[in-house]
This record gives sequence, C-alpha cells and structure tokens, in this order.
Amino acid sequence: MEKKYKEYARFFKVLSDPNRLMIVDMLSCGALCACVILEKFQISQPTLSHHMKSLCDCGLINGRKEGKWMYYSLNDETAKGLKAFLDFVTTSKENCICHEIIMEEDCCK
Amino acid sequence: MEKKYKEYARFFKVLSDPNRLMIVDMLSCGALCACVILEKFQISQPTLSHHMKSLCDCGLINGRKEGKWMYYSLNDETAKGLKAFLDFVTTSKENCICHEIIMEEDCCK
DNA sequence: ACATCACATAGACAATCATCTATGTATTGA
DNA sequence: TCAATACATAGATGATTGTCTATGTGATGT
Repeated sequence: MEKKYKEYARFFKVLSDPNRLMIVDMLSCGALCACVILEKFQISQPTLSHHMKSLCDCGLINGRKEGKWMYYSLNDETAKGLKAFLDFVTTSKENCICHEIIMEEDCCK
Repeated sequence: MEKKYKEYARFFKVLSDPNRLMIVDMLSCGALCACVILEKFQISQPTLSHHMKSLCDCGLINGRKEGKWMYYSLNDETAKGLKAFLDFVTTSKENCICHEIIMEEDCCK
C-alpha cells in the first residue's frame, strides 16, 4: 500500500506544472500534434518536448508518430485510475489506513 | 482560465509527495493529532511540520489547536473541488480549450 | 517557578526541476 | 541529393524541494 502512494505521487508531480496541466486539458477531446500544442505556449520547443516526455513516461498520455509529426493523446485508462485514487485517499472508507493507528497512545488523550 | 491551471497545479504539487499523500489518506476518516501521524513515518518532527504546513497553506487540510496538540483534518470542500478539476481536464467537453486551436495551420495536414 | 511536552521556525544542504541554447535525427518534398 | 521541417537529446543553470539539526514558543503539570 505504501508503494501506491509513491506510485501515484509521481502522477501528481507530473500534473503539478501549469503547462502540463493545460496540455492534458487540450488533449481531453482527442489527439493533437506537438506543433499545434507548442503554439499555445510561451515556451521553447525543447521545453515542450521535455514536458511531453514527462507526461508519456508516467503513462498519462500516449504518443504516436505519423510521418514527421507526433500526435499525443490522453490515456483515458490512466486518467481514470488516477481519479479513482484521488477519490480513494480523500474519502472516508472501511479498511482505511487511519484505522491502523493505535489510539491508546500516551498523547492526545 | 489560464490562472486556474496555476491555481490547481499547486494542489497537485502538494500531493506529489508520497508522505503527504499518505497523510491525506490518514485524515480521510477524521481529524488526527500531529504526534499520531508522525509515528507512522520515518521522518523527523520538523519535516512533518513542514509537510503539514504545505497541506494547510493550500487549503487541503485544516489545523485546529487544542491545548498543546494540533489536530489536522481534511478540508472536504477543497478536496471535492480538486477532484472536480481533475475530472474536468481529463474529460471531453463542450467549450474545451482544444477548440480554440486553429486547425488550419500550415502543419499537420 | 520550572521542567517537560508538542509543535513551529530558521538555516543549511543535496537532489530535483523547468527552462534555455546548441545540436542531432528522421521525414518530406523539390 | 539536398534543404527544410518536426521533434528529440545533451548539457548547463537558476529555482525549488525534502530533509536534516538546532532552536524557539506556548501549554501542561508538579
């Protein structure tokens, strides 16, 4: 379970940049070419390439090469899993990690 | 709208640390004292304090002092808003930012 | 009054990150 | 074949981050 926190923390790290967050939003309706994405930002082409690599490496988006163009698209399954995880850690539930805490500590009585 | 990406990127940054993610999970069922949280980690007390400050500063959790103890609890409204945003940027929708893109570019034809 | 406990703050440090410029690598079209 | 296009990679740099130790602060109990 502890492994899961580390695993999902990585997704949140990738989403912790405003540019990458906007890229995800841009891809939510379908695939887009890298050069079209680039035009919406004030960043250099290598910087965009770097961001796309981050997004791809964690599996949040997919890249498909077509001729000299790269088309990127959102990985809906990964996004779905991430949303489920965020919902999991922010919702009261049975078998919650907090129940493992021994409340009969010598503090907080 | 661009402002929103920056605003929410901050939440994801706070959640991009495995320890903080676990803390959020621990608080999902109710408030906990800082010393109880600390015992579940291998980190020092000042490090935990630093993490709690991050979580508080962005509004994801609330702190309440009671005597010499600090009780932290999840801010359900903020969590709800964050989940809604994540769902927003990963879901196809009308008025999506991607529709602002002029597809008649000189590339990607 | 004073020692103790719970927690925060200050300052330091190594690691990571976002960005850049320069350059490399395919692919396309004339 | 060669220039142009689209994108990736390499390497550098300043900023941010997670962690620590040391210390400060406020509340509690004797």
